[in-house]
Amino acid sequence: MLPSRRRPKTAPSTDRPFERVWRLVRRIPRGRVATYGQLSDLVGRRLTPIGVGWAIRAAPEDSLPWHRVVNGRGGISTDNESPGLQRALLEGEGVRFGKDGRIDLDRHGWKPRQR
DNA sequence: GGTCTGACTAGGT
DNA sequence: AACCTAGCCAGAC
Repeated sequence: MLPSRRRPKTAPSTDRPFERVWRLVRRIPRGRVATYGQLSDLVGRRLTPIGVGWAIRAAPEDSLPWHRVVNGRGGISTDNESPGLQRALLEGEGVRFGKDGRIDLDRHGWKPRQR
């Protein structure tokens, strides 16, 4: 790590936390889901889980499979924005929801192979 | 530059 | 199981 005094003020865009989150989200395969906390860990906690949500919302529309990101209990956190949409998109990929409206993360959770 | 804001989470009651 | 709370931190203004 460079001493902070010598680090460029603006990191290259590929290293910015938002970009890192976006790249990760694009790696989530169809029919699998990741959680905000998991993505936060994967970016080295440079964003908190709530920051991850913000990063995803800030992405250009239709640039990410944003619907594959759910909260840590397998629940949908976007129903204030677009009620029912995320669940419908996931069901369209074969993701099953329990009676409680939650996804079984053991069954559908994304387990990145590397990085 | 300080302040505010979340598509969250873990831990407590 | 259903609340409550503090903590988290990059970006917007």
